[in-house]
Amino acid sequence: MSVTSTQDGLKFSEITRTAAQTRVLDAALKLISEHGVSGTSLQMIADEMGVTKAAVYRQFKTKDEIVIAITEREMSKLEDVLEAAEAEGHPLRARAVLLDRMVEQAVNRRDAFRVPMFDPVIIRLQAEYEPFQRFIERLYAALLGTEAGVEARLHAAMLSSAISVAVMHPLLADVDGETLRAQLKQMTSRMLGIPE
Amino acid sequence: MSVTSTQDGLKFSEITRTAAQTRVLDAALKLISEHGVSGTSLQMIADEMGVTKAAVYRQFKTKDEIVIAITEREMSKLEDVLEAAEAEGHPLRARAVLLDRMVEQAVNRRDAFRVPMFDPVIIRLQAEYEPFQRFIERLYAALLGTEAGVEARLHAAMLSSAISVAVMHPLLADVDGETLRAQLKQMTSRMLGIPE
DNA sequence: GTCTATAAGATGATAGAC
DNA sequence: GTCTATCATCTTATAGAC
Repeated sequence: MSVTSTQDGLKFSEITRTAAQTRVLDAALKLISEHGVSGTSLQMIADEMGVTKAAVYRQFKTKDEIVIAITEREMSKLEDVLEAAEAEGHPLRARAVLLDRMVEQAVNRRDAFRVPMFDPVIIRLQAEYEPFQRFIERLYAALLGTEAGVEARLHAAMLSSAISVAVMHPLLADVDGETLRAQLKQMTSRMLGIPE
Repeated sequence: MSVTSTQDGLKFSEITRTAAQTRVLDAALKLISEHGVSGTSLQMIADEMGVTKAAVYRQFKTKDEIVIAITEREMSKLEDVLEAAEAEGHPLRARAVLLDRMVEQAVNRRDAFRVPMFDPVIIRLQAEYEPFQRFIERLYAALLGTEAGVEARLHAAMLSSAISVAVMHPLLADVDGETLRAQLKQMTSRMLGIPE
C-alpha cells in the first residue's frame, strides 16, 4: 500500500473532487461496504458504474488512491462533527456533542459509517498515513473527555465501536432510523452517566 | 462461495480435524485476523506454514472449506459458552453467564474473537449456511434474556459487538488482559442494570 | 504429506485510438 | 471521458511424482 497524498496539509473537507471522481468514490464505497476493500476489484467498480476499468483509472491512478480518497471523504464528515464538538470549549460538553453527532452520522449513513473502522486494509492505512493518524488522535482526545484512566479509554472504545456496529447489526435491521437514533443516544448517555 | 458441509447435523464441537488440518486452520486464522478473508491467499497460508500450496489443498479442497472450518471452530468455542449459559435455566441468569463467558473468550483470544463477526465474507457465509444461521439465532435468543422490544435488541447488539471490538481497540492495546476483563465485566453489567 | 509443474481465469495497471 | 487491447502478475485449483 503506497501512502502518498497530493493534498497534504489540507483539512479533509477542503479536498475537492470532480463529478467523475465522486461517481467513482460512490460506486467504490457501496461495494466496499458490502465486500470489503480486498473483496472489491476495479472491475467490480467499473461494472457498478457501467464503464470500463480504463475509465476508472482516468480518475484515480491506483486502487490505493481510491481507498485513500474514500477514507478522506468519510473522515471529512466526521471532521465537521469533531469541529462542532471542539468548539464547545468545555471537554465534557465537547464529548457529549461529539457522541450525539456521531450517532446522527451513523444512523443517517448506516451502511457506510462502519467501513473505515473495521476494514483491515483501511485500519492499516490509518496506522501508516500521517493525516489519518493525526485525525484519529484528535477524535480520541475528544472522545476521552477529561478522564485519562483505563476506564475512560474503555468507555471511549466501547462507545465509538458500539455506535458504528449497532446501526448495522442484524438484530436491529428492521428498526427505523428515528427509533434507533433515540435509543442509541439514551444508551450512550447512560454508559457515561450523563443525565438523560 | 459454495456452501456445503460434509458434517451436517453435528454440534460444532463434535467436528474432528487432523493435526495437519489444525495447522492449516491456525495459520489461516492468524492471517485472516490481520488481512481479512479476501486479503488472505492460499499462497500466504502456505508460506506461513512453510509448505507449498499443494500441501494445503491436500487438507482442504477449497479456500471456502478453510473459511467454513475456521468459522465452525470459532463457533464451537462460543457453543460451549452458550451451552453453559442455557444450562442456567433462568433466562436472566443465562444472559449474565453468557456475557461473562463471552468476555473471557474475547479477552483470552483478543486477535481471533472478532474475525467471525466483522469479515464481510464470513458475514455472508453466516447468512447463507444453515448451521451457522441456527447457531446465531440461538446465541441471540440467549443474549436477549427475557425482553423482546427494541431496547433489548439494542442492548444485545451493542454488548456483543462492543465486547468484540473493545478487546482489539487501539485505545486499549496496552491494557493487560486482567484489567480489561474486569473493566468489561463491569461495563456489561452496568449497561444491563445488573448489580455489580 | 509433501513436492514440481501447470492450467484457466482474475487482478492491478498501461498504451493509444476516438 | 471513454473505449479496445494488452501486460505481468497473482489467484484458485489440479495432476502426478516421491
